[in-house]
Amino acid sequence: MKLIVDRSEDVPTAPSPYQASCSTCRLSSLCLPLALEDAEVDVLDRIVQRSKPLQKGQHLYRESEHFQSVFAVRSGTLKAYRTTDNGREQVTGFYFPGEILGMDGIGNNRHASSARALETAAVCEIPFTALETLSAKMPHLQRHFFQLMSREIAEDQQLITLLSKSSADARVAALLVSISTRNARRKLSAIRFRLSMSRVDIGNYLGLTVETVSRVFSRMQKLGVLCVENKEIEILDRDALVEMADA
Amino acid sequence: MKLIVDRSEDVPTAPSPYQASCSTCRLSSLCLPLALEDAEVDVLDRIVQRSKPLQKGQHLYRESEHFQSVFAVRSGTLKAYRTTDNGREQVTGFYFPGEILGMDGIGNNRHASSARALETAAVCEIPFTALETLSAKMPHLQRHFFQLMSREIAEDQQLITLLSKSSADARVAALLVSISTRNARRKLSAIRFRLSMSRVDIGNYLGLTVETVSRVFSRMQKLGVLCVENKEIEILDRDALVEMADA
DNA sequence: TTGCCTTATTGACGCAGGTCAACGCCCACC
DNA sequence: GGTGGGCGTTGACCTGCGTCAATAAGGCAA
Repeated sequence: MKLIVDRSEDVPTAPSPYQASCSTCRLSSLCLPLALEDAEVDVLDRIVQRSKPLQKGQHLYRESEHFQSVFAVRSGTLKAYRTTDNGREQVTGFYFPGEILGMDGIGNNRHASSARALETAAVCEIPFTALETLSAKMPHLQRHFFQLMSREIAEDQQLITLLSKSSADARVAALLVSISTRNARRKLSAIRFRLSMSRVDIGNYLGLTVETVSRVFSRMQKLGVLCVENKEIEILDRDALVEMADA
Repeated sequence: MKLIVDRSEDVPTAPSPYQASCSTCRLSSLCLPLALEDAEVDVLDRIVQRSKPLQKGQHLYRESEHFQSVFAVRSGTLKAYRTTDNGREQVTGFYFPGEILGMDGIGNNRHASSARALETAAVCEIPFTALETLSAKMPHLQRHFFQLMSREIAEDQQLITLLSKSSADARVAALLVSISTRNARRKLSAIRFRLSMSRVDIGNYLGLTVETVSRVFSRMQKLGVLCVENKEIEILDRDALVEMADA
């Protein structure tokens, strides 16, 4: 008889070692708890599940899988993507700590996209039915979640505009500005950062080929706007970059 | 003393002559009331405001205006669009009867896009705070509204994919298939319809120039896939069209 | 009806970005 | 510390769509 068993999968709702609670999370001011009272955060906290980190390349969920939860990024980066009927892939978004993903699955109870980790990443899982129940009781939470979804719509519309109207330079510039701004929100450097995604992913997201992305980087470096060293980016002239983003 | 006054603006919540109620609306099976009990529909009905139709070209709301309501299309077609920093316009969607627009304004309490009528159109106005209050009380409504927003996200992602990966032919084909499908939902002909939007709007929406749209139409006609006569479209080979949409 | 103005079609041409190919670099894994 | 494979860069060439321009076809007012 086996006396010592691996119980790591047995108690999913028990407090996990990965993180204590929303109330102590340094991302709480960006994430779902934003705009909630302390007491409300504690209630929310009870439905949030924290599990072991994802390894680079590992999937969080896959397109057309049954939808159960939305997820908040705790650390690392994820990309969301969908596969077209003819087998090509379209990256629909990159998700950084404090951001919520998976909301596209609510509509039809199955995920409309897949999500995979671009590097080791930790997420909080928020079971959607529990979130709904809670939302009905906590107006702040309901409102905030409506707002999060609305912002996702507005951001997608911005990407639509970018893809529809902008040059390769403008697209890359816009992505860099976006990452820079989101870094600033998380109190990280807005001018110096490491791109967690490959050139292929960038190109795919922006509707460009790898070659074009690479050429744009080189061009911007030559112009003194950027310093590119592999995945390390330094923005030398943010104003110029913003300028380029809507050219 | 003025004895006879114009009271047309005085009683906005009173039953208007434009339409009796959600319960008698033939679009109720596509629109917000979907998935609600009869009693619930009556409650929803009380917050919905029906006003006089919009004339062609008239705005329903404008970008960056204070957000107060979402809208359901009762008749006619509207387009939503945003203006980029450099002054160009991007059409982000066309809205047909039974569809909801304005959800992109929830996130920041101001409209993220403008909406204008492409032809005479009637809409139902749904004040958002009232909808929120009601949602907290009616789980079906809350869920349905979450689903509507989620679907808008998923549809935007599809458009992103289209713009990012597809040829001019595929884009136009995809739009026609979409309109055809949405017509079928409303029990209208899926193969013969009138385009309410101009070629300019189509091009703008699809990230193409008018000339390209026109050429694609001509080409499809030559191939026997479509019959185009001005704004009248007849789909002769729907399978071929679907095929083209993901090429 | 006529005339004007907006919208659509068609053709000729140019260019941004895709495609193909070669090569260099980084890092993981023996 | 060598080596193989993925990732990134660069160059040469090609093409689909944009641009510009001219013309046609509706639609609406008078």
